[in-house]
Amino acid sequence: MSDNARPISAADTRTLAAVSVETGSRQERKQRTRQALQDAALELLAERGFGSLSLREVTKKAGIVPTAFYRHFASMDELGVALVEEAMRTLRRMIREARSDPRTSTHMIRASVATLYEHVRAYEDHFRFLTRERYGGTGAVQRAIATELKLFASELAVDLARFENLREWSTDDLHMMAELIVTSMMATAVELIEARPRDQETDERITGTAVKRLRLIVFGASHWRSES
Amino acid sequence: MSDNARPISAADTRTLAAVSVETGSRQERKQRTRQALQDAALELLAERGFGSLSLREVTKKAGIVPTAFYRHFASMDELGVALVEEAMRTLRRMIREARSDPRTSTHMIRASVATLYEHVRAYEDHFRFLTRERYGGTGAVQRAIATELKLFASELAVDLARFENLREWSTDDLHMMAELIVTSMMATAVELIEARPRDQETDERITGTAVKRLRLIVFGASHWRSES
DNA sequence: TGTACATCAGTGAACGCGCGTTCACTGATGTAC
DNA sequence: TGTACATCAGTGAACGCGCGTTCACTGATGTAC
Repeated sequence: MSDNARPISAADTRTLAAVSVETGSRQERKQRTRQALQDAALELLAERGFGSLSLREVTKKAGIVPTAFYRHFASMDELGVALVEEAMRTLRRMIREARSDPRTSTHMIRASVATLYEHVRAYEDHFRFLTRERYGGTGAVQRAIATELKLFASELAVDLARFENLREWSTDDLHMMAELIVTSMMATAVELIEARPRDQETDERITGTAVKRLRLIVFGASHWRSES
Repeated sequence: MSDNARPISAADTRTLAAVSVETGSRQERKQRTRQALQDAALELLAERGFGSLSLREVTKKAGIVPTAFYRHFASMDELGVALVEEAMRTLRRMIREARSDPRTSTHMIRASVATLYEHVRAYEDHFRFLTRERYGGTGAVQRAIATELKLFASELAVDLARFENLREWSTDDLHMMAELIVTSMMATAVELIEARPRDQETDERITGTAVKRLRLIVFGASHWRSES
């Protein structure tokens, strides 16, 4: 090799890390195992709820011995909290992207559904976790998800207030509408995750319905006069 | 006693049954134990998902020995199916009641929300089970609930087709709208179950929002022209 | 650069516990005569 | 009505298993000099 004498650099180490799992600093390796535990749990969650997952099952899937679990989390509950945070990061990234370019409502709806679609397909495990534990979960996990979705709805209500057609709506009514939109979007996420068969046609039918549903809410609302 | 000589009749037996649990025919007792198992499971489901319930836990709460469970169900899964059927009966009874008196849409919405409210409060365990397992459950239970809700949406679509304002809507669009209404109603049920604090004011806020939400969908829709 | 020591992610044996399920049983209820 | 037998909901002992958690350990990585 021509670069035989070149000293080993940090760049080489990073390249090696992509090939073998046995590289990196102790800190990096620990982080990798921690992520492996979270990934294992998310995979197992495709079948059952978080509440019926066992510590031994998760460590087995992650490829470590049960007792090593405690080097990363004090309990399964703590792992649950880490999963909520991880999935929430995905959700927030999606929301930021959807909010980033303000357009006319027609294009905004299409663009929002497209963004949702891409994120659900790219992070299916995260969305399945969120929709599953939103109603089926235990205390802390369930509440964390509900809080985050409420926050999202509040941000959305602010966006809605900017629309010409919704100028006269009260804050409460905008909130109600925003929550309806969020609920619809979550329902669309569930439909995409449960989609059978898994083909383009089914996906298009689901996203098509999602767009119509949102149009019904947003356009319908702009023509409707509340009794207040 | 004056009626000392009166022979023991079936009516006496029924009266006694209301006082002591140790009465009734063998068949009646068996049925009562079976119901006790279902009730015990429903109570435990207030805290956690059905998937994390144990057979021993349920029998303990029901007041029988674990092995007696098999006199009533072949497995916990079979108990789950029985719970779906029981909760579904409550849901169908509610739907029948809500559909029974057709009026103008304003009154219909108010009446429907009132019916939902009363049923949720009267059968909280059933609705918690349905909303919890709708997304969080395992295969059979989850699918049974989804099927039933789809059926409800189809019936609702037929009702919607009768409205003057929705005459021109396509079958698909009416279906979409009906599913949106069902999703909204289920969301309202969850809000009622999770309502804190538990007072009249909170309940009125929730049902008030539910009414507005449905009006937004139904009235909004009637003024909206689809692109189709 | 080389050596001596500290750190700590992962190991493996062991524990007591609740689990689902089997089995032979008990004794009250139901049925046939 | 009384007797003899059948049925079967509920019992209690026992099983092997996977569970969460403890503990002393190993050996590679990191640090100080």
